[in-house]
Amino acid sequence: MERPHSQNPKTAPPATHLRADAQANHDLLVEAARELFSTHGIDVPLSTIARRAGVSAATLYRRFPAREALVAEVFAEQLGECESLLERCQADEDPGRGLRRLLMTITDMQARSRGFSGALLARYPGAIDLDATRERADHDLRGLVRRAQDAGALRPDFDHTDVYLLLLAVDALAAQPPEIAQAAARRLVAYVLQAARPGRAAPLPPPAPLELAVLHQDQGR
Amino acid sequence: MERPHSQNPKTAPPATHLRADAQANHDLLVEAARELFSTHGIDVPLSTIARRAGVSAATLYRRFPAREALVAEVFAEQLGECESLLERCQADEDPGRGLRRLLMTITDMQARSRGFSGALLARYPGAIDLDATRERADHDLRGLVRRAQDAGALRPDFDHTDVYLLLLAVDALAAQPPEIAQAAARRLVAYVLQAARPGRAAPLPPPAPLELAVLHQDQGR
DNA sequence: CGATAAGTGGAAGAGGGTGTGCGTTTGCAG
DNA sequence: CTGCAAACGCACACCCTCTTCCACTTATCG
Repeated sequence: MERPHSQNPKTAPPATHLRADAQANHDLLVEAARELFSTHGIDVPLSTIARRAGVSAATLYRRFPAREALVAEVFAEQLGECESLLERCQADEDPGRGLRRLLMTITDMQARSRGFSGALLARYPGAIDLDATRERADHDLRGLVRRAQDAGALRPDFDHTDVYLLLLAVDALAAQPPEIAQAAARRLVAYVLQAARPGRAAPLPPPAPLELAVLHQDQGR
Repeated sequence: MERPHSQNPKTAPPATHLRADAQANHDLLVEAARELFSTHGIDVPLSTIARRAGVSAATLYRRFPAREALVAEVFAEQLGECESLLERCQADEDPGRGLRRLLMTITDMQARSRGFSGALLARYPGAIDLDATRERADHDLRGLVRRAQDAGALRPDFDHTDVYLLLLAVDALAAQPPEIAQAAARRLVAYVLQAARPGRAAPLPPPAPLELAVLHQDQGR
């Protein structure tokens, strides 16, 4: 299928020629993991995934030494979509519309697939191919926010970390059944977006220090 | 201390006269649980709580047959505060201010104590003494929302389930370190409250079907 | 077709959390 | 002060998840 995606550079050279049956099992595993991550979250027991795929746990471990690797492969596509989405939104001639689209689309992805938030917020650090992509995303996001503000489409005290705040919040909603999660996410995002428009609104409390690095450690004080 | 609080009616009659040492251990356990629930969430291993309290796990199980019982006792006070808070806010002559106060105060409690959300959202059903209190709270909340709308302090399409939506969202923020969690909660609530004021705002997407019953089952599709 | 290396599943063990039976200690009342 | 029921902790059994070992199977290439 779409195997030759963003191959990890240091494991790519060996030109991993899997045997046909191994490749099939690999695909079954990814497929099973995709379903289970979406419905039950990113923490489903690996044995459950193996059973669903119809292979033994050992096979899963042989193919994916760490859970992280499986997560990365499962969400590689969607994570890629996110990147290109950001790129497109960031390049939108109407930055206000770009930001709205970005938020609505990403939160919708979160609500659709329960595990996606985990991968996105990088509770499993290897999922996104590390800091490079994140730094760039953060940079683009800041730029988009500033441009929206300059264009008068966004209140001046909107902070780029408010986006992370929203992603975190929507993550909680994703635990609900899909229809509820989506409705809830749409509603919450709509509230925030409406309040984020410039106008004679009262000042906001200071932004939460939700910088990039903060999100990457697992929940846990 | 404040032992004779909301004693469960069906265990009260025996006039549980605990031996002095047993009572002391009981208090140590509640104290330890309170701290650990606040910092590490409601799911900390019971053995950790026992160790922190300086007693054996068996003693914990003897005193609190189910985790739920411990949660109930630990958060009884704060849950009681919530009830009286709702009562006060609901009786506020300015319903808009009442609703604002209600939301700001409860979400602040969520952000301060990580486990509180769990007890409040009743992931552990016995925590709140069952449906009676909840039904009443739901009823009062609906009334408060309607009155705020009638008073012109709240947009007509605000739905009482939006409150649950917000509680759910803030729950996720509570996993962050306390200062961040509080700042984030304040910020999110401020956004929603500002957007919730009546005005020439665009219509919202339909409310999420987050009825009472929905919140009570644990997260898990 | 047959040799060989890649691939597989079952079984077993390590680790952590929950829950319990039992012999011992201890508060307290007579 | 003494006896006993209450309370305690140890130690263990159970379950679940992760992880690895090893003997067996099978795809593939010559």
